[in-house]
Amino acid sequence: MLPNPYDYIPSSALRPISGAVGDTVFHQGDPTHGLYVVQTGRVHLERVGPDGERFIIHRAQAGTSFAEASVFSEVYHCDAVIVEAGALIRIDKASVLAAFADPAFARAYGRQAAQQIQAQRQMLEIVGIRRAEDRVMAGLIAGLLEGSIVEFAARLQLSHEATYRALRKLVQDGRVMNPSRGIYHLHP
Amino acid sequence: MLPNPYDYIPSSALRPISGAVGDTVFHQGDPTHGLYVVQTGRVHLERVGPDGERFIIHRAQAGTSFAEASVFSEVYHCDAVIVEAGALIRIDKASVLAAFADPAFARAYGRQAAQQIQAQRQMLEIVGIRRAEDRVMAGLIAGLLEGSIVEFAARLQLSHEATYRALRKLVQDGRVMNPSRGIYHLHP
DNA sequence: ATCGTAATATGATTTCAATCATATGTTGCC
DNA sequence: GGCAACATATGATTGAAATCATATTACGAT
Repeated sequence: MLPNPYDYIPSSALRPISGAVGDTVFHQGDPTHGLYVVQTGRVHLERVGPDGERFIIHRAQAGTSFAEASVFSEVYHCDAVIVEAGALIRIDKASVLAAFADPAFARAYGRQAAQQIQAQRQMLEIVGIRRAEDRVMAGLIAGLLEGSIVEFAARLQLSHEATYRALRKLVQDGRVMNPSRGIYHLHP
Repeated sequence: MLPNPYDYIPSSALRPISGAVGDTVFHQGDPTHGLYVVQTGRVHLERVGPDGERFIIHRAQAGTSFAEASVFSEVYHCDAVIVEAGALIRIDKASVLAAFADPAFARAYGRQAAQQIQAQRQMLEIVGIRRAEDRVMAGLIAGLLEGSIVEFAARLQLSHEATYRALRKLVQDGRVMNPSRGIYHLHP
């Protein structure tokens, strides 16, 4: 694995946070303390609409961070709600800002951010493809099929049924290989 | 406007690039020279599938940069094709890497990257909403309606017809105001 | 003024993915 | 071995958005 930028942050700046399902880690408008790393569990970032409806901005999975932009902001712009209990770590915003003076941290951060932006752009292009068959093909080219077809379908924002059908069609048309049940890949 | 990180790069590292429609700025597999800023025109980043079909990874508009991750990579991972003639500037990868030693650049880069990641995450959540009405409402809450409805619809990955219909429905249900033709906004 | 172009708007039809239903294969567990 | 849970797979039905068609309105250019 590539260097994690947060390895360059002194451990004194890391605050373990615990919470139960439904707890709000921070509220929209709260002054920012820092960003968060999800070790286990899941957290939703939500914005509240004018009629009180909650709109999910982001679903943070275990192993990912969230609220990175809060480091550069005075207040949080959304609520963070725990939807699956687990362990979070908060990283002090002052420590992150200070760490940018360390070129090693800065480059590690830059690398990670640039790659994430690239990956997200690609995902936006992929989910923008209408036809299930084309979307699945694009997903295969992008290497998104690691693990089960169900996971792959979820990444593509397609039902798994539509994904199976598209895969079958691609195999019939000779564009995809299906050497055995559940295994699909492009021709070499 | 917030500080543009590339303002911290010495102008000696900026190379103007020109090209005609259809020209390829770089090819997949080429050694990386650096990242690019689109001043005018449009560039598509494309990956070639096994059957030769070209899959668009990203559409770079005027005023945006692309291939940022190439700074941390040895080779380009896609083709960059000019789809609308204009002016590009290439920023030397060595200069960008060197600039990370400047905390002011590093923080400006970090801020911009964090905000872009946040915005892209939000877009991924929004385009993942199936019902046109809900998607349009989410787009309004996110403040995506600046400019024409046609642009708004394109951002939401919806046909403009579906967008107009959803807006009408939201107005009928009293969730959105339509003070005059072409003007839609949330209640204050 | 009027011509052309683009945005706004809405109705009619078609398409295609979601959903529902169902069956089989696979895996881990007691 | 038998059972539960889940992945794989496919058929049938439904629903919602894309597409096609058509006006109207707005706006700039000539």
